[in-house]
Parts: sequence; structure tokens; C-alpha cells
Amino acid sequence: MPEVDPLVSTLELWIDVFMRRSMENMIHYARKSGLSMSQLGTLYHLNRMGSSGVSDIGDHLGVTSAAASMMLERLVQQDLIERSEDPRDRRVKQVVLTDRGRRVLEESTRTRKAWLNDLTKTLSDPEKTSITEALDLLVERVNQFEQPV
Amino acid sequence: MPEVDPLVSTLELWIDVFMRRSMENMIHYARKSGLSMSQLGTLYHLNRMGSSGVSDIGDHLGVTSAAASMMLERLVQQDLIERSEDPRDRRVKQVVLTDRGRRVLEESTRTRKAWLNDLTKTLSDPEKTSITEALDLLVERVNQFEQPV
DNA sequence: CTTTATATTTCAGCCTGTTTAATTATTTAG
DNA sequence: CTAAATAATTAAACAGGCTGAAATATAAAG
Repeated sequence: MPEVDPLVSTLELWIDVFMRRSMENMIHYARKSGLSMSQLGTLYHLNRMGSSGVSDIGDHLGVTSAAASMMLERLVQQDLIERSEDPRDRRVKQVVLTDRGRRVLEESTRTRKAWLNDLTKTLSDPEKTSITEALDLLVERVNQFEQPV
Repeated sequence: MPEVDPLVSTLELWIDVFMRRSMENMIHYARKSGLSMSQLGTLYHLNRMGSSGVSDIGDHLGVTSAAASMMLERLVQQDLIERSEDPRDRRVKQVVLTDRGRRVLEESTRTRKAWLNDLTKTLSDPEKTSITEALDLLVERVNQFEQPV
């Protein structure tokens, strides 16, 4: 049995707490806004990536490009994304968020942000400082870790 | 415009990073295991709550109890949950995870845990200590915050 | 006891998301 | 130039998830 770092246990605990909230938040928001999880996931993906091709989006979600194409069509009809020809390879469609798409994404995280704000108010200034430093370090490491360049 | 606490910004950044991973993880695992997000969400909910009635689960997901009932039926058929009569009110069915359900849940977080383990290895001992302390504090506050007794 | 309320299930009908296979347009290899 | 590969779309078929309405069983109120 490998030794488990106490930090791993702590991270898991934090993630369990946060994960449940995120998941509830997402399921509720998806239902309220009439978006499927695939659609919401696509909006998140586009927000991070800037633009993406149809097949890439399908691969990312683990579905066929046919499924991705139809799902994206519904997002286009709702004016949440735009498709345009990639000038460098005209077979490819570049998919990007519209302003409306960005607004919907922002709205989907509003509840969570309000919760974070309330949570923050229960902490003293020294506590806030040490947590901020710790998390900043963690985020920095995650980013290095994910983009080894 | 209200001032934003730096900790809130940090938390949001951390959550954006983590959220994307969790969401991808969940969507992929759901697809791989043939579970819907509602079903996966229900397993998480039961894992946290111990047991729950059919209507409670529906409320939690924002669907009718008819929908919840049918969705739970599929989980029963897969031997992931059990339904039994509540002795205190025989109209109510108590829904609980089976051992198999617990195993499936655990499996669904395995990838994420492996990632956390790798991430942790990139940190020095003093860094780990300060992050552990910071997150422990945060988790403790979240729990207080959520269960005002 | 009778009436009303609650918890769950079942059914019909609808819509979405998915797959596979076929189609079109474009690029790449030879 | 031609043949093969790639990207996206469309069509047909099917399963899943949802709602609203009706049915059943139990509990609570009068």
C-alpha cells in the first residue's frame, strides 16, 4: 500500500465538498437554461480554448463528430456560438463563443461566486492571506503541470 | 462596484482550473459507464446523504418524482442502488447505495486522484504543509457554513 | 370513519442525444 | 491529374429522460 500524502487527502476532501456544489450548480443551471451537459461542457471548452473544430469538440466530449455537429447546430440556433470556415483548411469549421454565449457562461457561475463571497466573509484577514498564498501557488503549479510546453 | 476580495479571485481561478477537470472527468466517466449526469449526481447525493426518498432525489435534481422514479429504476436494474420501505412511513421508499454503487463512485474519482497525487509530487514539503493547513481551514469553514446545525 | 394530502409508480407522448452509414467538399499523396 | 484521406453534415433508427395525468397505497386531519 503506497503512503498517501496528507495534502492529497486534504485536496480530496476539498474537492469532494466543492465538487458536489459545482455539480449541483451545473445540473440546475443546465436544466434551467435548457442546455445539455454536453452543450454546457462545450461552452466551457470554447471559453478556455478560444476556438475549436467540430471533431475536436466531439473528441473532447467523447462522441462522434456527427453528434457534435448536431449539438453545435442547436447552440448556433440559440446564438451561443458561431461557426465559420477556417481559411487555412476550408474543410474545417472554426467554432467560437458569441457574446451571448459568454454571458450565459458567466451567469452559470454566478451562484457559485456569490457563495464564495459569503464564505470569504467568515475568514479573518490573516487566514485569508495564507489561504490566498497557498491557492495561488497551487494554481501556478497546476498550470505548469498541464502545459509542459 | 463592490470591492472583490483577492481570496475570492484566487478561489475562482482555482475553481476554474479544477472545475474544467472535474467536468471533463465526470462527462467522460458518465459516458464510459453508461450513466447519465442525473444518475451520477444521484450516486454522489446518496453517498453524502446515506439514504434519501424518491421525491427528495427528484427535488435535488430539479425533476418530477415521476422522472426520479424511472431514473432510479434503471439504477436498481444495474444493482447500483437499493429501494426499501421506510418503516416509519410506508409510503416512502428509502434509497441507498449498494456496495457496487459505492465501488462505481470510487472508480469515477480514480483518475482525478491520480492527477492529485502527481500534482502533489511537484511541491516541496514546506509548500505542502502550508497548502494543507490552508485547505483544511477552508474545508472546515465550508462545513460550518453549510450545516448551521 | 371519511376526506384530504402525500409518496411513489406507471403510461403516453414528446424531444434530445446518440450511433452508423451515406453524402459533399476539400486537402494530401502518389 | 487521380486516388485516398479528412472534416463536416445529414438521415434513419433507437434509447433515455422529461412532463402531465392517472392509479395505488398509506398517513393525517376532521
